[in-house]
This record gives sequence, C-alpha cells and structure tokens, in this order.
Amino acid sequence: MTDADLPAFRAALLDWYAAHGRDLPWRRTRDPYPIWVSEVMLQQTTVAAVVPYWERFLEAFPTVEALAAAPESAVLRLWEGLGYYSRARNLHAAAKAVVERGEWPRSVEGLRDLPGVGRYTAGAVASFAFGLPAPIVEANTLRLYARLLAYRGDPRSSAGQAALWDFAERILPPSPSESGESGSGVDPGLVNQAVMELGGTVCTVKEPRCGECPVSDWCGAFTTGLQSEIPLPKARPKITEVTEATVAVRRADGAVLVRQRDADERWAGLWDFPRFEPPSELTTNVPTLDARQPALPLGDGDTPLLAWLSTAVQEQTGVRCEVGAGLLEIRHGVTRYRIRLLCYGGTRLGGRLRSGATMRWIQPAALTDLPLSKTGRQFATRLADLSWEGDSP
DNA sequence: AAAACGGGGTG
DNA sequence: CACCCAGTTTT
Repeated sequence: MTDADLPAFRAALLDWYAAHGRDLPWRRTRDPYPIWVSEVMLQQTTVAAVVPYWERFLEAFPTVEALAAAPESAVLRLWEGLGYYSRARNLHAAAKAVVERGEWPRSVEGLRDLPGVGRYTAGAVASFAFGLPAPIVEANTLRLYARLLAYRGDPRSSAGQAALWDFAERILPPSPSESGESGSGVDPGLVNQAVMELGGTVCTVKEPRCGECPVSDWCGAFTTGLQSEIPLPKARPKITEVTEATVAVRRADGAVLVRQRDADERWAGLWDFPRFEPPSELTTNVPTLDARQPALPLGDGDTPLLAWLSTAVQEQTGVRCEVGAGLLEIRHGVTRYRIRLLCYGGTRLGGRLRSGATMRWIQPAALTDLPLSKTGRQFATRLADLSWEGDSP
C-alpha cells in the first residue's frame, strides 16, 4: 500500500467501523480513566471476560482518585479471577502516581512512565482519550497488519515488530499540527479502534472473512491467497505438570489459617492457605482425593506426605498442627501449567503465628472478602461444606 | 531474546 | 484439549 492509497484505505475502514463496530462500554467515553482501566484489563484477556469486571471495577472505583485511595486488597479482590495480577497492582500504583501528579500525562512518553503501561497501552490511551496520533500494535492489529503487508517473517521478532509499528504509524491520519494546516479531520483514536475491531472480528486467526473485509483490495495476503499462512503462529510453550498440597488448619473456634503472599512471590498480595510443592516422591502415591464427606480415611499413600506437610506448615507459619484429612483434589489448568492440588484439613495443636509475615485466623465465611487465587477460592468455597476430625461441635 | 505471568473464552 | 487473548516486566 502506497501513501497515495491511505486516504481511501482509511475511508473504507471507517465506513465499515461505523456500520459494524461493537458497542463496547469503554468506547462510550473519552475519559482517560475508564479507558485506561479497560486497556489494562484487556491485556492478554478477551473482551468477553473483561466486560463484567470492568463494570464492577468502575462501580467500585468511579474515579482515579477513588482507586488511588483504595486498599490494594480491595483492588485485588475485584481483580480476582481475571489473572495476571501484577496488572492490578500496577494499576493501583499508577493511579496513585496520577493523583500525586495532579493530572494525566498527555503524551505517549508520559503514559509509558506509569507502571503497567507499555507501548501498546500508552498508544491506546493517547489516541482514544486524547486524540493523539499514536500508533498501536496488539494481537488484532498484529494479525491485520501482517496480512496487509503480507509479512512472511515472524511478526513477533524485533524486525517484525519494527515493520508493524512503522505501518501502524503510517496509517494514522495526519494531525492538524503535523500537516501545518487544518489536518485531515479524522480522529486517530477512531482509526485505531477500527483496525482493532477489524482484526478482532473479520481478520480472524482462523478462516478470516475476507469477503466481508473493507480493505481486502489493499491486503497483500488476500491478494496472494496467503491468509492462512500469515501471520506465523506463536510458539506454544511446553506444559509443565505440577503437584502441590495445601492445608486448611483449623482452630477450636472454627477459624482457619491464611497468609498473605509476599511481594516477591507469585500472587503477591493475595491470600492463600499454607501451600507447598512437596517432593514428588511424596505425592506420586497419593490416591485421588475426591471431595467427600466424611473426609477420606488416609492410607499408606498419604502418610509420609502428611508428616512432611505438618513440618512445612510449622516452618512457614509457626503453628503446630496435625494434618489428618484428605478433603479435596483440585485439577487446574492455567497458562502453561497443569496443576494437581491436594487439599487437606488440619487441626491446630499449638504454637504462635510467626512474626514478620502477614497471617490471620479467619472464619471460612469471611474468606469472601479476601482476594484469593482461583484454586484458593475453590478450596475456600468448598470448606464450608467440609468437616473433618477435630471438629468442634 | 526468552521466560514469567498461576485466568478465561472458544471451537 | 489446543489455541488464543486490546501485553508488560523481569531475567
């Protein structure tokens, strides 16, 4: 596509978008705050998954000031289930930075200085909220641009990224300041929304609907019949299998022991039951723990693991306990992991909570208010229905 | 350049 | 189950 083609290309794109663009909630505003929240939530996350989270989040934190003033734990609780939790921590930190600063950065460079805002998100907020001619490349546009350019190399490589970002910049309408005159009158944010929408709904990964594409005339892949060869697929990571064990240690009053994950751990800031990855020789012979009531009577397969867990709980928390009931087994596939999580019940024997770590005894019903991981939430939810040896009446 | 990120939707 | 998702940060 030559520069001479660009006005017609943009016109066809925008006509199509006006007729076929989805009415997504964050497209109804030019306020940087809700737009920024949506962009961070949408990082590596589908639109369908984000919509309900975005609605709840904006209701709880209607302004950047409200978000900045919130406890991190409340932010994480609203993020629970969305994954990639560093996004929530960065969002919270960035909100504080914006409030401290007194105003939003109004440039790509300024936006990129915010934690969790990279090249794409900065361009998105700059163009959608501020109407700046900032290019964007993300999953949808990577695919669209690679096909338009008939880019045969790896679009995720340095060279590929350079080519795509260059193209992303080239298709934007000239701004008034750049052209020195009145400008094109076309909103760069609208062009960016349109290319993403086209990539997301027409220029799809499998079986792109080129017959419905408003810009197929300018598409190198379509012209040469290479739609299914371009772009090259992303390398698939190898799946890692892991078996872990977690313990709900219960006190006489029914409260269970939880700890907040440290800043340098996975799930930083989230809460969790004491959780471990025991040596594999201790878990390979553990029979399946279906959720059952009463708790599974434990056999030879579990015994060495139970002793190990008892020691591990004491080392991690300071609490002495007897681990004595197989309660539940959770199988969970996430990103590149396939996890078998063995859930046990334990009874407190004595000991004090170690100082220096954030830990609490909490009634199972109150776990609703704490941010937990997916599997932590599953265990917590089932806990109300489970009872085991050592129960107080 | 590669790995981590521990979640969900879709066919 | 395989593959992908409006990426960013750390190693």
